[in-house]
Amino acid sequence: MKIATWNVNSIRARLENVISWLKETSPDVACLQEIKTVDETFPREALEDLGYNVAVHGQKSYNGVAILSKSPFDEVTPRLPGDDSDEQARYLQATISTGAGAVTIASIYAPNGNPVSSEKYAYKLDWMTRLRAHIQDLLRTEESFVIAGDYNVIPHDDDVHNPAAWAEDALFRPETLRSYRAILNLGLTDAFRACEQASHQYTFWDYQAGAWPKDHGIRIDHHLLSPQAADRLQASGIDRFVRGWEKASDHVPIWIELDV
DNA sequence: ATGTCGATACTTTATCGA
Repeated sequence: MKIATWNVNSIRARLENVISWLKETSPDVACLQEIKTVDETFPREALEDLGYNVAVHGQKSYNGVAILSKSPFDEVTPRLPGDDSDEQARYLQATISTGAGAVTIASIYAPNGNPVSSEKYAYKLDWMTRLRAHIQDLLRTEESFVIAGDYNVIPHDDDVHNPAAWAEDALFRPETLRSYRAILNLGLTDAFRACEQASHQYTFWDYQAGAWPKDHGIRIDHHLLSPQAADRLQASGIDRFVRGWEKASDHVPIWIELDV
């Protein structure tokens, strides 16, 4: 089962690219982030026509997440638990049956958090604490799950072209990395890093300052796997080629292959 | 040295978020 995740930076602006990518790479499941539209205006039919079931948790203008799956959903649950007053659409969870049992997959869009001096950074850290608590609950099931999406976290120095340039950024602050490690330390596996040792493998290049042609990127889109899912991990890769397309998102898809 | 893109609205340009 191939499970991909891609921050598309507006599904309506990116629909032609998304369709081309789905046709070319044919993931079984695609987690999408920053769809930037409400459920009613999500281009559901165009994706159903490609053979996908569609689950959407949208929001006007900002955020919004979705999951596409060739297999039907057994269960779909929006919203990250822990704060009923949180209106931002950043979490969507679905369970899908496979030959090896059920697998739960979440599409997440963690807060960016910049600038660090603002309330946005406090929200980012709080959201990550809520994610950790929710994952702790999921671990009690002792089943396969995959938390895939834009974590807005640069895990290590070798996941960024110039670490010094990002030292003050919310994506690379020590408090951010500490919070991310606290999630990993529950016993999760960074799937890409478990499969690929090469450094400087990026999933995001800023639109500005020629970041893409100069390969000044960062690795911020990740699949974190439960122990049961990690046991079934076969491969992981980054679909870097879509960054060179016309009307590209600033992120590219990253995928894993699970033996289920 | 410079440099982007997408959504929105009292819209055709400014503002916000990333």
